[in-house]
Amino acid sequence: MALLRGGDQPGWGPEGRGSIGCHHAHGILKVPFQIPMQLEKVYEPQQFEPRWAEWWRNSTFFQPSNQPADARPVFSLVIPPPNVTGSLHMGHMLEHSEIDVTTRWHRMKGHNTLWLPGTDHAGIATQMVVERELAKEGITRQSLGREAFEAKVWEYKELHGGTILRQMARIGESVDWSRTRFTLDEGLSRAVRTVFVNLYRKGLIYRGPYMVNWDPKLQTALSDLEVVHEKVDSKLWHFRYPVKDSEEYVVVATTRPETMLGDTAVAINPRDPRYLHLHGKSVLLPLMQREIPIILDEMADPEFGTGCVKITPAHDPNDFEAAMRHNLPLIRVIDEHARISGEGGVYAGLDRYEARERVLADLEAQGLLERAEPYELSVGKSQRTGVVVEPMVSTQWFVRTRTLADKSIEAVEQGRTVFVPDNWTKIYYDWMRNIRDWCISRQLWWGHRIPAWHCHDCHGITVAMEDPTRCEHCGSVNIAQDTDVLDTWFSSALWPFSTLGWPEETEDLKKFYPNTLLITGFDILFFWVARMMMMGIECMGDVPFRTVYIHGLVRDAERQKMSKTKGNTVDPLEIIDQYGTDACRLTLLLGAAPGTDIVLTDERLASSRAFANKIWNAARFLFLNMERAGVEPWMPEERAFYVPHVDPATGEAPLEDRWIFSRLNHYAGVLNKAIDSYRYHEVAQQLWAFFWGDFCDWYVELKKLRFQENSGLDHHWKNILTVFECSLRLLHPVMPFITEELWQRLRREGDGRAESICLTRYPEADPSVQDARAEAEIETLQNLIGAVRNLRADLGQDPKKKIEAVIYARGTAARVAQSQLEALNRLATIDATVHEGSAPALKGAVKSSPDFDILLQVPAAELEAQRQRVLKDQAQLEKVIANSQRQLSNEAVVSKMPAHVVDNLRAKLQEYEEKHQKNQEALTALAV
RNA sequence: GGGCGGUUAGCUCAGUUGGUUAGAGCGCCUGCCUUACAAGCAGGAUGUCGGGGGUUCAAGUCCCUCACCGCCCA
Repeated sequence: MALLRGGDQPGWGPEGRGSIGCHHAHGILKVPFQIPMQLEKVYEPQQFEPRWAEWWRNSTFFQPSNQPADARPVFSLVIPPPNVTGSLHMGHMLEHSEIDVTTRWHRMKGHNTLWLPGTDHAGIATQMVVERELAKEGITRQSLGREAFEAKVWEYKELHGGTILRQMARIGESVDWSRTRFTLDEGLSRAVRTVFVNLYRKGLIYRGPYMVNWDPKLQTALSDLEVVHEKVDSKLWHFRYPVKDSEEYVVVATTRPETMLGDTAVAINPRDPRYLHLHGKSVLLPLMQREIPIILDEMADPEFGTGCVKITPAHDPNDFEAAMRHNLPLIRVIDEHARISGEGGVYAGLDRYEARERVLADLEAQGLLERAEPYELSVGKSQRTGVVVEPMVSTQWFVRTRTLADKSIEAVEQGRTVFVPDNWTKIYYDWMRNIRDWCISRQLWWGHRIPAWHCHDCHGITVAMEDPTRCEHCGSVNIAQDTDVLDTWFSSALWPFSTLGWPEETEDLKKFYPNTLLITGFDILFFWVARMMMMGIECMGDVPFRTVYIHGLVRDAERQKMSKTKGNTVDPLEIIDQYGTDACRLTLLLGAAPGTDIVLTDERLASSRAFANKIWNAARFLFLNMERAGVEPWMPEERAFYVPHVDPATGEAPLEDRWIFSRLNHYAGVLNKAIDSYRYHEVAQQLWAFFWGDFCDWYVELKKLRFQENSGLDHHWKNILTVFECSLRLLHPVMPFITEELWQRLRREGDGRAESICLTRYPEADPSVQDARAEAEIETLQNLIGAVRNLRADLGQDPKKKIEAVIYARGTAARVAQSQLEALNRLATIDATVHEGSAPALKGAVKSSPDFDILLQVPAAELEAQRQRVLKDQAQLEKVIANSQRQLSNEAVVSKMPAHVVDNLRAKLQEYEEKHQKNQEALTALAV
């Protein structure tokens, strides 16, 4: 395709098919397809979004520079890595839309901007998916063996792992694809190993037998966070334990009868006089016939149950602590499969719930079950499998979190990292202050293998950066690597720096760490954000990010949380097929007020698409009229802000131009501020208000009067194209596709502009562009037109019928009515005669305000509706006038009010009174 | 049990440090296919801002209390 010079571009004749926008830039890329100037009547994003997405994907637009000499301010952010085998859901769509708005904006602000993409290996989730796949063929991972299974998972990852990244590319996310990372990459694995070895050597990672949450289905330990608590109706059973050498028995209460098989003590509170006489004695544990001591411990709450508690150290976290304090033996009566172990006497081999029934029956038979009362308890279930977790003593690896958490708290207290919205700060503190050591080992096969080797001879542990051949303690070669892998979140915790090349001292790391921002969901505040804080501070000596923005949840039309199990999930790609990416983004962002959830409905999506359609049609209108006027594609040279071109005849810019440039300037200010403070709903809403409410509804309507055949590129066209092009740039971060599509049509080879709108400058506000007078005048014009429309609607007049009108106007209104008579007549569908000054006594259809009186020539029969309206307005006015007078007449009150409030109030009162007066006159006029 | 958030128009939600007659989108009603857009245009209706109490000249906004809903933690 040949490049075209400005002068001989096709697309301007009646044939109208050109190739505007094709160009080379530094010989890198050119727009690889034809872009006609004429637009289809209906906005069909499906027709052009994939093309731009592909073009961006193959470009270098989103690659920042890591050169030290590059002095631009840096903006950096890493993606919350989605599960590698997953696909895009609405939660991602929202999160990525917010991130994309922010990164595109920073890029347009001229910042050196990095959005780093990638995926997480998601240990448990991925292993489960693959196991489920294999199960269909009747294969278990055990039958395959570890190596073969790992190979299968990699195979699966290669096959399905790219889905989510491909989807991100399709929807045009402005990520730097050249820096894509995966948590099991070689580089990231190196980082994981380095951190593990360093922390181990510092004593911040240790191994030992402690109480953990055991998932009997997955056969692995879990961290506290991976357990979700659920309230269920159950019972509190009261057992009698006979006191040895006595007729007495103690009554203990429990929610888990089957654990009594592993009881090794009964505790009473040292301050509980009811039981003190039992101290030093022992009880004979029923069913097991084991003698166990009665001990004194604060954990026995005199207020709860009977005040006596049974202690099962191997299967309850609190009992485990008590056992440590009192040196009690641990008896594991429940095994890894949640069945009663060999220590469980006759119950051995039974499932835990079966055992519960049997224990209860047997105790009852022996008269030792005193009673059972209804009780609501909270059971811990595995986040992944939903199976009730078994608290169990097990030898696992842990991160010692106390000092890491303290430093992480301090960092936020010092303001080095800020949470938005602010309420998350407290939640973060609370969690960090009550943090427990983090169980990081998992009995899985998919993940980062723990770099520790156990010696079969001396039982010492060797932890090393390079795989050892000998035990570092005794030199034995009889060593084997630990079979466990690390919790997925361990590698995720390193993501902000491992992705930048750490532990190497890379240019990326120097440039982009700490990240400027993190945008993520509250559901992983503890799993991920908190742990990144700890690891970032520990490994890098600085926080991982300066700001954390926490977004809400996407809900369905019934306000229900979207979940696969509920089956109410919505596939973003299907939504996009139907409404387009831009409309989908806009819908999500319109709902994304900080701290609130987002409700997604078809109505909202349709309304967002309507907005995109509005932009499309505004462009279509401009382009059509450009052809008529003989105007070629044009856009202003790139600046931060613009002042309107003047009419060479008068030396002044037309009123509507001065006004729209002032409005544009205002919105640029509002938008920059809103994006900078993560107020995405406001961004979307303000764009809507400006483009639809100001640009389309008024500016374009006013400009219609100015268009002339073959006018060429006059000041009117320069102004309208400047505003339109700025609008596209303002819209671009939110609606990247439609803005690129339209912008490219205005671009011409050699006009010195960037090759894509995403590389242009985001408009800014400047006080010099503000034009209060123009704004006041247009507002007056809008009031005049509104008054007429309102009046004629009340009079039931045909909107198409031109009505004769007489207008008496004063001050600004007089000036505007005279100078903008043509606009007034056209937009109000009237034929007006304008007089300056106050109106004589009128009769007929009158609408009055302090600034003007309007008389429409209609039959007297039509006036009653209008009379009713004015009467209603009067009642309202009388109320507010009385209110204002009451406040202003009280000197004590007035003296306490700030001066500007008093002035405001006085001005308002005067305005109300004038309106009231004018209404009174109108009522007289209407009473024909 | 501890904590956090919410309750504003029929629906979903905005509402900045207390200060104009409380807003938007959708929906609804009326009239228009006015040649950019019916995915549109013009006009309109609808709110004791969850209940009660308090502070203040002034409260949707601050305080107390109650009710209901949701979430997090143990």
